[in-house]
Amino acid sequence: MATIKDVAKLAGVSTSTASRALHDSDMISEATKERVRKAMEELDYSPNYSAQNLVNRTTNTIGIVLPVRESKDSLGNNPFFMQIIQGISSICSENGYIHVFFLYSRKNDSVFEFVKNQKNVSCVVVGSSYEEKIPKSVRFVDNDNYQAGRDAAAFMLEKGYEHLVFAYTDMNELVQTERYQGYSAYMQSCDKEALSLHFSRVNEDDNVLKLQSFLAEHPKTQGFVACDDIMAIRLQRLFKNSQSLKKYGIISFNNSLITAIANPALTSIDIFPYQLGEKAAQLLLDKKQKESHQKVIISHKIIERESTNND
Amino acid sequence: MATIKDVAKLAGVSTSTASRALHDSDMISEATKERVRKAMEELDYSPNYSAQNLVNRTTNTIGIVLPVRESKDSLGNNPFFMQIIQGISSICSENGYIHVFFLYSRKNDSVFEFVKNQKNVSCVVVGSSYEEKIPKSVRFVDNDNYQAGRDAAAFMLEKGYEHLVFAYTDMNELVQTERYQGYSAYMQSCDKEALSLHFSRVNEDDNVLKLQSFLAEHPKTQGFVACDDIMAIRLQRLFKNSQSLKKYGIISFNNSLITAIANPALTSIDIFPYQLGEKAAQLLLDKKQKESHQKVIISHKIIERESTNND
DNA sequence: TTGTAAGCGTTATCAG
DNA sequence: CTGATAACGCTTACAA
Repeated sequence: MATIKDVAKLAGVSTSTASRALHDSDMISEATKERVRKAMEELDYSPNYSAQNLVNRTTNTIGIVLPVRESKDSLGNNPFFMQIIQGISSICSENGYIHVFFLYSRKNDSVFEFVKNQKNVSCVVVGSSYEEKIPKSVRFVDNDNYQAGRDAAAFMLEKGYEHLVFAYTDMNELVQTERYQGYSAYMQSCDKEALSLHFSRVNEDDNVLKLQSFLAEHPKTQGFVACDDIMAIRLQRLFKNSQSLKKYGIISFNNSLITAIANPALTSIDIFPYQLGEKAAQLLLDKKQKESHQKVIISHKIIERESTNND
Repeated sequence: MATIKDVAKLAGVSTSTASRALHDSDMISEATKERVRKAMEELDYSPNYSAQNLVNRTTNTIGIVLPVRESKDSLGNNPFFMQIIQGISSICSENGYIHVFFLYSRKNDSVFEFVKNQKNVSCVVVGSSYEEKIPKSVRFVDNDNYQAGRDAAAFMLEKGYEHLVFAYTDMNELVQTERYQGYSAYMQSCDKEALSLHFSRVNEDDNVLKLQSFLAEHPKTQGFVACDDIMAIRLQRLFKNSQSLKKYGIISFNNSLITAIANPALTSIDIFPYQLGEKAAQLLLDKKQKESHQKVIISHKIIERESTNND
């Protein structure tokens, strides 16, 4: 409630001096600084950010746009986003930034339109996007999902799982598509068939049937590349429920906590979402390079666990 | 970049008229409104929030403080927080609020100190807190974790699991303590022993040993009340790894996606984090009741699944 | 229905 | 080293 004028008055100085003291400017003496600080203390002063931002022509604010999915839960159940937010947050607070996010709640398209309208907003997209008309100023931080897909396939083949299937839930999600394409390309480069199998996110009974009929048709199947860790857990459950005797290898993406405590523990490709967030925030704060239409790739890493012990 | 003055000039009106048009005030004619709107369009005008907030003496901003845990991952792996954020976000965007959060990164105590210092910041705490010196103005949104603990115990007993154990990881977390206390109170009210067993979040080998020696000592054990869903999944894994022949009942809290796809699917108490978030945001936006030190309780609900099929 | 002008809290320029 | 003073972009009495 107290303004810098009140502080100045109490300290017996001008507002400009008070302001300088606030910012620990070395244009003023330590003595007056101290006097001003005491006044601030006494008045329980805290600066008005709106006023500061107005005069400094900044916002000290960055936006995070999160995708909307069918179900309320899907975002929450994907640790990826929370970890990104943490990464962003850590960098922001290091730089005295407060940060804002809009949970994006309608159709996906209008995000960029919104961003374009806010001309003085710079934008970093975490993950890739189907969107075509992306403003030049937009930068990306992403994993190389295609390469990760290749790596997954290569790893499985090397482990001796010759006959693989890519298990996915939704090819409208670019991540899944890219991983599939990488997997597929690698398989083909080895003269192997790049099989894939779609599962429902909701109808488990249906999934059991799908799996059973697929395995009946493809009895040689040895291993699965799951589009993400939730899919992998689903697969494990399906195997149990369809009382399959055979032991299938599974590799998944994301390496969230559940892959470690799954049974058997899942081999998974860590994509370091926390680092994605950190990098995104750094780009956002780095005003200089606003113009360059660049793309930063965060590397991934295979974390090997029990689910690919081929014995 | 264009200001309201530019708009006014282009539209051939005064800034106040332009401002009124911006807010669709009915003090001015539809004709001039239209003219102003066209000018805005043409100039790609967007209002400066800092200036608006300064003059309106608002911030259009709410703060979210997230707890810090030992590991970077723990927040991300708890769907609870993301769902809360989504709930908050939905209400905020309905009310034209932008929202800000600080990921709180140091010791827990100074959160309230910070909030107190920002005198014009109103505060809602989601979940409870050990903190004693909480400002009067702070309101809470929480579950009744104690009652949920009671309900869990009651449910298990009713299902025929007579000998129960509460499995937890950290009694420094108030949620776990409260759930334990509810469980414990109910057990005692039934003249049963309220056993509990601590597990490590990291050392799985240690956990296997702990479980085995506990079960050796308490061979009658039939069921587990897990402090949360991650704990429950851990338990399932431990059972597998210790090759126990007996089938134990498990009930967990949180009802996140993984409880549904666990094997066997876990009976779990849903605590509706999304609603917690919504309610928190509503309280925050409701300036009127700032003074009342109130506490809103979001109810919980047992979602029954396979893990408590006692046959 | 519209315009004028004061002021929101802060910083920066410039003069002392 | 310090103090006036003019912005920053916007809203809102008050006046017309």
